[in-house]
Amino acid sequence: MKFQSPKGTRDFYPQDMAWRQFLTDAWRSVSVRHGFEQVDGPIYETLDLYKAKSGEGIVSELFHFEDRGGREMAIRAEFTPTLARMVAAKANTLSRPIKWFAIPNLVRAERPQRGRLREHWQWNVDLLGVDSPQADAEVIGVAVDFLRQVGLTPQQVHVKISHRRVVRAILAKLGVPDEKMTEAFELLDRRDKIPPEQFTQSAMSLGLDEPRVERFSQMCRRKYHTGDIDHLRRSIGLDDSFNDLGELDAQLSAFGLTDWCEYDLGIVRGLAYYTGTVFELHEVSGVERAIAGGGRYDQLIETFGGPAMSAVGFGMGDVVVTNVLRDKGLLPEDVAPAPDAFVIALTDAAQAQLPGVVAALRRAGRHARFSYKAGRNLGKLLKEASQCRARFAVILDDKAAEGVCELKNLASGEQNQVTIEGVGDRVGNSE
RNA sequence: GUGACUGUAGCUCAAUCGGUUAGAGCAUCGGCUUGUGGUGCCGAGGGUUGGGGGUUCGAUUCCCCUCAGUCACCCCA
Repeated sequence: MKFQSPKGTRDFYPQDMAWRQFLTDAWRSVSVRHGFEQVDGPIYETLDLYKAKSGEGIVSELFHFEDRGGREMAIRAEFTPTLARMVAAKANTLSRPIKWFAIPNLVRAERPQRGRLREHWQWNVDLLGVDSPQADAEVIGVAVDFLRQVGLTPQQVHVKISHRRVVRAILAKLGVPDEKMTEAFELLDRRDKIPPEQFTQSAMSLGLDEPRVERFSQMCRRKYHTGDIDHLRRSIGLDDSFNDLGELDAQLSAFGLTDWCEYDLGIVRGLAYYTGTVFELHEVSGVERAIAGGGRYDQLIETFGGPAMSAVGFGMGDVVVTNVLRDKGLLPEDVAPAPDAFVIALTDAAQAQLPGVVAALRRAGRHARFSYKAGRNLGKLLKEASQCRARFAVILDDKAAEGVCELKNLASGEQNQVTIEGVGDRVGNSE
């Protein structure tokens, strides 16, 4: 093959495109009914914008280039910097709260692997300007509503919730000094990727003695039900100073989300900018990577030159969620638009009339198709009609000259003689 | 960017130890039964075996490079 699609990218042939459209439509409709408005930005930004959020290290992960004026630019690998820039620029005129969603395509210059390609489409949902944990719960509720809409259940997918400041407090109480805190979070994140001995050794180097290493290990592996915050409080010896976790718990209950959610203090999220709640959506067997991830980032808008503004949001990529739905047998087939009518001509005279009939159907807003084959074999033409999933076959024969045709319902097999004039209505009404 | 494994028709796979013209099913396209449905019969197209180089009388098969895929690392959109 002379040319192929670039590494880690996908071509969307009609079937693939129909699925992508179906998925993004689901994201859009869920967002809209939760009161979010769609936004978008440029597909590339100045490289500095990404450095501002993530530091120099991000550069090697980005596709970047110099424009003709010598400016360093990068194609977007995430949407949050663009969002933060947009909010900061108009912070004074935007009414609060700001509830935005976006469905950008993003690229990263990484080696592809399962659930992680170089280009993907990502649903971003962000709620800015609300300090209360009600916002955290509402945003989680958006993600859960999507899961429900595509047919997933609380038995299949969990929302794992943690809290940066709570975990930090626990670690401090265990005796991790401030300067080792980042290291401790990294260890927490890597706990399942490294052998137990190495975990223990690393934990001890944080200044923990053996019983405390054990408590650390237990803390990051144990799960707690949502809707019962006192249990978590007692279990980890948390005092009352973290009321917002209690408030979050109350809101998760109030929104009816506790079946889907659990506390998992092992959830870290790599991004340093999260300030409070962090969460990830995982398929329970753990064979796929996280379906979505997000959290609270109350300082980011300031970082981008805006006013102090609290914010909470998440991102969900198309690749993992599609994998999960395929694993579960929940990928719907035939999501491409099906024709309302397939028009068939059985005589030369009828064939001359066919374009007019098709055109009239289309003017009436119907999805109408016909055969490009020369044959007059009705069986074959009906086969073609059913193969393209048409709901009706409109059969024109020698009675067509009198304005009459046969209308066949391809699902039921029922067939009636109707006027050609009335076909558009008949085909439109019977959904 | 590092490492491991893999690459034969649109898809799923054959081809003995390195041996003649690389095969099959499905899919696609065409024809047949002269007006009622996906699974009937007949036929056709489709491949520089991912690409390039090497070893050999001879390479789908062995070696090297490269491209792509898969998985892991790094990192986590």
